[in-house]
Amino acid sequence: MARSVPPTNRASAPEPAGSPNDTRRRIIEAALELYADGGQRGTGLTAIGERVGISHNAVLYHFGSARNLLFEVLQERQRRVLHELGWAWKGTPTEVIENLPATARLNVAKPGLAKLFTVVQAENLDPDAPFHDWFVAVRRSTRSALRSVVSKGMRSGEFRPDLDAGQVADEILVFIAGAEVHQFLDPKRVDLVKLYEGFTEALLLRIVRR
Amino acid sequence: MARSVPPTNRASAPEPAGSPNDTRRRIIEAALELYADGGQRGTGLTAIGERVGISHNAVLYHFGSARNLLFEVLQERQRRVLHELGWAWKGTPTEVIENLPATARLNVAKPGLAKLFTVVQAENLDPDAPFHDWFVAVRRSTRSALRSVVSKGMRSGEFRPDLDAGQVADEILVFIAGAEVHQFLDPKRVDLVKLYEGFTEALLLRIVRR
DNA sequence: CTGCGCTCCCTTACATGTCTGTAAGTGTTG
DNA sequence: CAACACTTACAGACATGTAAGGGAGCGCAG
Repeated sequence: MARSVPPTNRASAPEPAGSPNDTRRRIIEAALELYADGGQRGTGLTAIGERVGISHNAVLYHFGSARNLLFEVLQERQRRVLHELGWAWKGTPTEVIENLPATARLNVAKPGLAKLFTVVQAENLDPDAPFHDWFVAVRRSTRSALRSVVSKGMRSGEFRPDLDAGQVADEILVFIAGAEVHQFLDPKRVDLVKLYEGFTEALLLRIVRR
Repeated sequence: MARSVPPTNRASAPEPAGSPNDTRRRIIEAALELYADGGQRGTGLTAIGERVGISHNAVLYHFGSARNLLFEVLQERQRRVLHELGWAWKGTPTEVIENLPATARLNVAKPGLAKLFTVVQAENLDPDAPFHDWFVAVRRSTRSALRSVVSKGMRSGEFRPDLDAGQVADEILVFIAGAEVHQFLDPKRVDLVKLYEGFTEALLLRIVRR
């Protein structure tokens, strides 16, 4: 252990505004926004520090490396999305599918969370990219959850028994990824919520047992 | 005009391998691949020149600026896709929709063309990004073409008359964008052609007059 | 309660690499 | 000799990261 260790959470109590972890949180907040706008390669530690009012070395002090910071930012994003959208996964399979537009409403309300994911993911499509494996793992995990939901619906009789659950899961994933791209590219012309509602409606028509 | 002007095509005859435009073409070829892998920010002129066997300044000599080169590369990509896929847009509206999986087959056969677009587009989602407007224009143009096809199908009686042609066009665009992301992220697990075929089938079921 | 030192958080200074771009020079060819 | 297609040399931004130092707050010995 040659490097000085970044500060760890010492208290689990709610932290006051001036606590040691406050800077850390403010850095993550700033990085969340800046990475969403500029991507990993378009955002420097200097810019992140500037937004917080510190030098880029202070950022390094807290996170050790730029890559580390981005990793923590990505994890924080996942935590927030889960926090906001966890409820949408509860309920019957039909309800879960019906709740898909909640993702759209979150993306419209807090575009940064989705944009960060979309932009950084695109920078890591290459197998050699630093976070490629992370994004693949996230994709597989989400796909697995969706497939479980569909399978459960098939077993319970809510959905048609002749579906390919994996295929349905893929279709949903593909739609979500594509919708985000178009929303951010041309938000004035793309009504994300309407798009989600149309997709959900058509999907339910196809998969619900009639 | 203070800057030296890059060489222009002098002959419209097929160019021999040693002609002045040969280097230019080889640069575009190399850039096509490298930008697809690394994106605009991950790919330097030095790397492009290296692949061709020249210095980065020779690249600048031919294209004036890095931005210019990328612009030409994007245009070249569009030309190639049009060349490969133009036929798929001919025929009746139903046939055009049925031909969507041809895009998937092209993406599988020549992943670079699609990957370039996906990766660079994601780097230009921000309104301030240098090519943002170009990608928006391409999106709108494609959307418009798709909407025309759907409208034509509605008028001709092939498709249901109560469709929202713009909405259908959006759904197709969203699917294409999303499918590319997932294909490049996890090609081993994503069967792009099957995905396209499933999507096309479901779409036709929904929009064809029964 | 004083003052000493330790740790934490941050700073400046510096090293190093990469990227775009300018300027000037060189060899080849007609 | 003039244009072309390069080259080397160099400049300026910006990126990450290392090293060293400084000040504020504390804990504790005297």
